[in-house]
Order: sequence, then C-alpha cells, then structure tokens
Amino acid sequence: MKDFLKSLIEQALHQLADLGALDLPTPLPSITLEPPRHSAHGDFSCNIGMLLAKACRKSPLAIAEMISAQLAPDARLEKVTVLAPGFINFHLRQTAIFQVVETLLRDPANCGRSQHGAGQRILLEFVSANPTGPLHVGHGRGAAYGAALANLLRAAGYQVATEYYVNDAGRQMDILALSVWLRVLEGAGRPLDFPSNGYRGEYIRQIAADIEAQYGHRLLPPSGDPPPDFSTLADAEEALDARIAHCRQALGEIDYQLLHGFACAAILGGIKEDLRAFGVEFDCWYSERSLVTRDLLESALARLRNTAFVIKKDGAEWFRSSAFGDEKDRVLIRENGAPTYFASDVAYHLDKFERGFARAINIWGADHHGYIPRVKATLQALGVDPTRLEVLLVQFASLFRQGEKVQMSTRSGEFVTLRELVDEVGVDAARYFYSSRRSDQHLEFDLDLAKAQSQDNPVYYLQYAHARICSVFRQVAQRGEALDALAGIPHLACLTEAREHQLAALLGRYVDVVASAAEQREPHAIANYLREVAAEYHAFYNHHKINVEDVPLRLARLALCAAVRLVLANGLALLGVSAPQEM
RNA sequence: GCGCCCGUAGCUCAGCUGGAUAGAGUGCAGGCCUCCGAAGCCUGAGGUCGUGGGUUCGAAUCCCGCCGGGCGCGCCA
Repeated sequence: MKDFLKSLIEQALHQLADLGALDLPTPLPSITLEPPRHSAHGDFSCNIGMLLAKACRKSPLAIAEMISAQLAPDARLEKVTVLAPGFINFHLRQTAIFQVVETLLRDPANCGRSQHGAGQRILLEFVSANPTGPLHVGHGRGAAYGAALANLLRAAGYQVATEYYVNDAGRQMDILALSVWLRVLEGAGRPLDFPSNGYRGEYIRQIAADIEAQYGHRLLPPSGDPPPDFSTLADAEEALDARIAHCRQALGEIDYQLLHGFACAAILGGIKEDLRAFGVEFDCWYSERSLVTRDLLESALARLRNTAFVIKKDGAEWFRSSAFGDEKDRVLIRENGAPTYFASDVAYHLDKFERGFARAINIWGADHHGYIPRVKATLQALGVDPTRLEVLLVQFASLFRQGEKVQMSTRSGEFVTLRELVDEVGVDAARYFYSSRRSDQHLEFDLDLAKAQSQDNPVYYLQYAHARICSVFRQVAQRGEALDALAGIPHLACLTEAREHQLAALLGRYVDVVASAAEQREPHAIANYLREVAAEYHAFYNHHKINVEDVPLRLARLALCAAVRLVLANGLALLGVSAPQEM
C-alpha cells in the first residue's frame, strides 16, 4: 500500500517540476510514508513537504498543497488532506484497507513474506558457547535472538544458514578433561584434591560416571604411583597446567584423547538437546579442531603472512591490526609455538566467505565487543570487505533470585541453566520473554517472579487471542456452517466499524513490520507488533459479536478473524512461540 | 585512564533512518459476564524523556560537555 502512494507522490513531484512550479533538489529526499499516531490523521502520512521546504524555498504547507492538488486520482483513495505544519495525510477507502484480508486468506503461505533479501546468502552464527558445561540463561538469550532473526531474515527473502562454532580445541577443553578425570579418580576412591579453577559443576560427576560405566577402570593409573603434589605452585593457572600435564602423562596420549573426546561429546550432546528442547536448530555445527585437520588454519595464516601485516616480535608472531584502527597488535602464534584462539578465528571467518556467503552475521555477547576490530582487520588485510561481516551484540541477562543477583560462573557450576529455565517457565514464555525486548540492552529480571508469574506472562495474552479465534470457528463448525473463511471475502464491505478498520489496517502493516524487523535485526519489533494485534482483536471481540444473524456481516467478520489468526500464528512462529488452538 | 553501550511513568520496557497531544505492560483506583472463552474489555490517576548547551520549521531521537550505571582493554577463550 505504501508503495503505490509513494509512486503517486513521485509522479506528482515530477509533474510539478516539469511545469516549473517546483525546483526539485538532487538527490530527492526519500519519500517516507508512515501510519500517523492518531487515526484521525488518516492511514498514511507523508512529510515530504517539510523536507523540500528549504531547497524549494517555499513553505512546507504550500508544497504539500501543491503535491496534494497534483496527485492522480486513484480508486483506493478516499481523500487526501493537508495539515500544518505540512503533512500530507492519505485516507484510504474501506475496500483498499480490507484488501489485505483477501490477500492473506488467498495466499496464507506467503503471510509476512517479502523479497527484500532477494535470495542473498547469509551465514548466521550464534550461541557458539564453549562445550565446557550446559547452556545457561545468558546463552538462552543469544539462542532465542538468533533463531528469531534467522526466521525473520528468511521471511524477508534471504537465504540463511545457521551455524554453531564449536570451540572443541584449546585449554578450556583440557581443563574440562582434567575435571572429569579428577571425578573419575574420586569415584574410584582415589581422590586428588580438586582445583578451585577446575569445572566443579555436578554435570562433571555425571560424565565421569558415564565414562567409567563405558570404559571400566581404563582411565585409572596404576595404584602404586605416588600422588603428585601441586601445592608448591603458588600461581593457580600454572598449577592447573601442571595438573593437566600430569593427567596427560598418567593416561598416555591415546587415553587422554579418549577422555577429551568423550567429555566434549557429552557436553555438546547436552547442548544440542537443550537447544532442541528450546526450539532452536542449527544447519551446521562447525568444529574448531577441523580448522587444523583440514589445514584451513595453516593456509589462512599463510595468506595472512603474505600481506606484510604479520611480524615477529618477542618470539611470537603478531598481526598488525593497529594498522586498521585496532587499539594494538594481536598475537597469532605464541612464543611457545601454539596458535591463539584469535588465529583460529582468522581462519574461521575467512572460511565463512570462502564458502560463498555474501554476508556473515555473528551474534556475540556484548563483553566481546572489543574483539570486533581485530577480526574485521584480518578480513580487510586478506582482501575481504569487512562490512560483509556484521557483529550483533547481545547483553547478558543478569538474574535475581530472592532479591539477590545470582552470581554465574561456569567453573564453579553455580548458574541457572537454560534447561532449568525452560522446565520452569516453559518454552513459549522463555522464548517470548527473551524476544520481547531489545537484545542489545541489559536484561534484568527476578527468576522467582518469572516463574511465579508464568500464568500472567504476556505471551498468554497473544496466545489467548489466537485460541479465542479458534474457539469461534469451533462454534461455527458445531452449527454445521461452512468453515471456509474465503466465503466472507465478497462481503468485506460490510465491515464498517472503526475497530474493524483499525484491525485490518494493522494486518496490512505486517509484511512491512517483518521486513523492517529483519533489516534492523530487531525481533522484538515483532513481539511489540503482535501485542498490538492481540489488543486490537480483544477490543474488537469485546465490542462486536462475530456470530451475528446477518449472514454477510457474519461471514465478513469471520474472514477478518481468520486473517488475524493467520498473522498471530505466523508472527508467533517467527519468535518460536506456539499458537495453541485452546488453552 | 582509553574505547563501546545505556539513563523515558513507582517497577519492567517500547518509541520505526528527526515529525503532529511521548506510549504499552505491571502496580494502584473504579466499572463490565441472562450474550461467540473475564488468561479479556472500558475509564482514571501517574512524565523537568539523567542534566546543561548546540544544530532547525520541529529533538526522547542528531552533535558536544557534565553526572550516573554496564562492559571491554591477556602470548585466556
């Protein structure tokens, strides 16, 4: 609807220019149409008069009047008014407003869909939590955001692949393996003291028990060995490295890899389960280790070394990211010869584009924001346009339990897991809660309140509207009437109530809302919009009877209801929330 | 100290690339089921948009200072 108004205005402007009445600037300011705050101001409003005032050296009001007078007549327009300080307000005819009901009902599969993305391939990477423990509620936020964004982008016509980058290499995984091993020893009655900086969560014991059950006592060293003493090492991280070395040496490389792989697979399996239960699926699980086995790490480093932005200093190899505006240079290869996590990321991000994606979107925790410049710098050094990488930051959620902030630390095992949240408030409430506010702002909520109020959660307001509509159709069916909502289409002109008008106008905005939410990467706009739809529907429902005696009016209202139901179900699905038929 | 983000109703938050009288939810006060689901609807009270300047027809929105809060600044990941 916006598009035709826009072209009407453009046409009028060019005619005025040809007549010499207006001196148009180049480039022309963009013509925007938006629904006015007050319905008395019509269905769409345009501020082009104000934007042209200075360049055309006429008052905004005068320009608006000229445009208004020059507009080609159109059957869809009821009237056009001009108001101070220079708005052009378009009032659409009823038939034009209710057109959307017919469009929706005749082609439900394309509800909310547009072609803004034109099939462009996007790689969307999110969650990517280290497989060292179960996902917690902070990860849940990223999962909900990423999954909703993927849905939005697809609806807007992009070709999206979702990916989870698995950090299955590096020191964190060694600490995990060590932690499991210590629990194995403990379970066998030969405990070593557990380091404070190991992973202490209860899930570690479970993995230890599983590996013991599967491999017997294979991971136990000969009992004659004297227990090592790490107490002489003052530095906790150094002591941890010594423990890892001891574990490795005691087991031998083959059994150590067995332990390492088992622990990683166990954690990752749990993460996959948790995500599936949360309604989040990934097209690809991308292993960090595979960067080495497929020689991608070496080849990426080789390419980088050819750029003259890699230097040796203090025995290490550095990438000169400062040459691209980063705060300082960054180490790629440590003095001890081991590549850094950053080096893996160079290879990983290069590979994203080598795989043919036009654009890569990363969803990261906001605490990683300082990391963005160096990754973009490597792309630039390698000749990839860094604007093709887009990093979206998600603020972590801080939880409050009984009025106190819950301290979360993966190693101490003290955190609220995503699984726990889902078990307590349900998938729908959790997904909606996460998606209903901007992801780049701090989320602060009381867990007890979220759990206690699950019945009052706003998600039920939306689901209730959907269930109510389903109930209406159930009643119609019980009376043996035709269920085909299409039957109401010829009678849409019967809908003359203001609330019906507003409801249909709201439905008409849906496609634009989805496209805009996709472009802005803001799924919360969908949540807000759906709330408006539900509110408008509840108001309509409370003031007008749907199953009236007047048959054409009844059919028309049923068609409107069916269109509302379609949009509600579609929008909820984008957010990963179910649309129940009854509740 | 430097960099990024954020201060909107008692509380939790929207506010679309600058637009018309700043909006929801929740909480509070009052009303609505002989009638399609009251998990709903209607009405009311509640605001110096942190603060001081600037830009212009117009600023919660853009720019600068200040105050207050969060995060980041490893040869960790």
